[in-house]
Amino acid sequence: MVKTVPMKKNYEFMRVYKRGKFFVGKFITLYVLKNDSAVNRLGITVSKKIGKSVKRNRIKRLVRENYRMFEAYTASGYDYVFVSRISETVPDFFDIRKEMKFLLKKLNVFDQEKWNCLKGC
RNA sequence: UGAGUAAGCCAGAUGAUCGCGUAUACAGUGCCGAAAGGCCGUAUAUGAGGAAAGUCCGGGCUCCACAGGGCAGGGUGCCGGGUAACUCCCGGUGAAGGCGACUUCAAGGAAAGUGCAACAGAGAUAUACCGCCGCGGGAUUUAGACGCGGGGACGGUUCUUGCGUCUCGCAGAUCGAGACGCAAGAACCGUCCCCGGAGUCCGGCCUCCGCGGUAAGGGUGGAAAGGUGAGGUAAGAGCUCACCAGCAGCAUGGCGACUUGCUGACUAUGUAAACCCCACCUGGAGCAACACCGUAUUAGGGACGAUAAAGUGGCCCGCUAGUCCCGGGUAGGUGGCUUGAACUGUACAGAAAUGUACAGUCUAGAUAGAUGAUCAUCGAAUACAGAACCCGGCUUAUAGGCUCACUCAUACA
RNA sequence: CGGGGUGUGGCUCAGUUUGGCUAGAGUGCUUGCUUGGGGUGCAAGAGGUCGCUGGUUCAAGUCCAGUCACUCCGA
Repeated sequence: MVKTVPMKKNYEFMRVYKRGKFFVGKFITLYVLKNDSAVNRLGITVSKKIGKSVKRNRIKRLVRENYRMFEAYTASGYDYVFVSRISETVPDFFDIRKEMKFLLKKLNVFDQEKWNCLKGC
């Protein structure tokens, strides 16, 4: 990932939860907070209540892969925290892709023009 | 063909594009840095499991403790072998289940001691309620025998009366005497029957009490002190016998658990996943162990310097504070970290587990934690599930498929 | 990595020590009585695979083993 570093510390997560904006989707919740640096920071949280380690890893990978796809079109200088939600069905790649795009748009950190340009060109 | 038993195996593959961890190599007057080196980039190689899981056992490794021994606590528990070790594995013994292939078993000791066994039942680790039998006694009833009283029948004897016959006395009749027969009456005796009374004796039935024998039978219970059959007995009982089961001793085969045979005593409830006894094993903690480096900041100790300045205070002492050293040591980093009781193949030893020898291979090492996404093809692509110091096991979860051996049933040849 | 606890009517808990009496209490529920009606009160009743599976035992909520879920503590 070109312009993103992982977020690791608990206090960093708490800062985003307390001060950041959030929007709730069906499978994931997105928290966003502006940081004062040039790079993005990505945090992924999957609770133990979701399932055993295979299921949790699966969701983490899907979220990370999708973020990688959308990274070029996100606004820079933000902290992103994705929190998985408990659901009956395990989401597949396209569920996450659709929902992540929706959440990024809702929180105004998605560069629609660049996306359209790429599609148009 | 169907049903089943057992032992194993696989755990999507191939290709394309994008992306991630590690290792190696290379390159850029790229970036950071005094340097070592790190970051970025490219290429190549490689990258989760049969259970990686649960954490139920056993070890390696590290640190702490430790003269030696014992107790306590914990664990194991048929026998032999295997192993670094095991609560594991292999083979066997015994028991249980299955028609069978085969499967399962915490499988030492209940005759060292203690505890517990509700309810039911006469009685629960010893008992005697009912019953059966013997002896003694009481009460009641019945029958019999003997004896007593009364009545009747029959028979006998004696006496009286009448009649007849005969004999004798008388000539004869009357008459008298005697004998015999018949009839009637009376008395006595005997036998039998009936009735009465209840005296004595004996037996039986019912009932009660006491003493003794017995444990076959009764019903209860999970369990009633061997089971079945025959003899035996007052009634019964291993009291005796046969078979079976159990115990002890001896012998036989086996390294052993144990098997088989003989002899003897004649019986000993269950529970040790109740306490316990016996034999054997056992120090504690865990890679967040442990070792090293160590920033910011700082508990504490010591030294120096100044009463000039700052804070506290009305002022002084004092405290805070200044510099240096010692020092524990946090965040963080590095090592531990993958060559190992390793894997693959072959040969040999062994019944097997397993061992030995030789050859070959290097096969994740992350640190918020790397394996993912899309597309195409294959008849389908789907289960349980993600290494975290490392091994050996156990247990649990698991879609679909494959191989080999064996058993039973049916059909055909 | 290591250690502990809990699971019993709808809810909150006893009972597990030392196995045996119909598994009990409060609250909630249902019905009836009380009241003009409701509440309160009184009486009666229903409701339990003792988390699940197996074993030991004559007998298991209780003992043993395995397993599932929840929860707590320490490094």
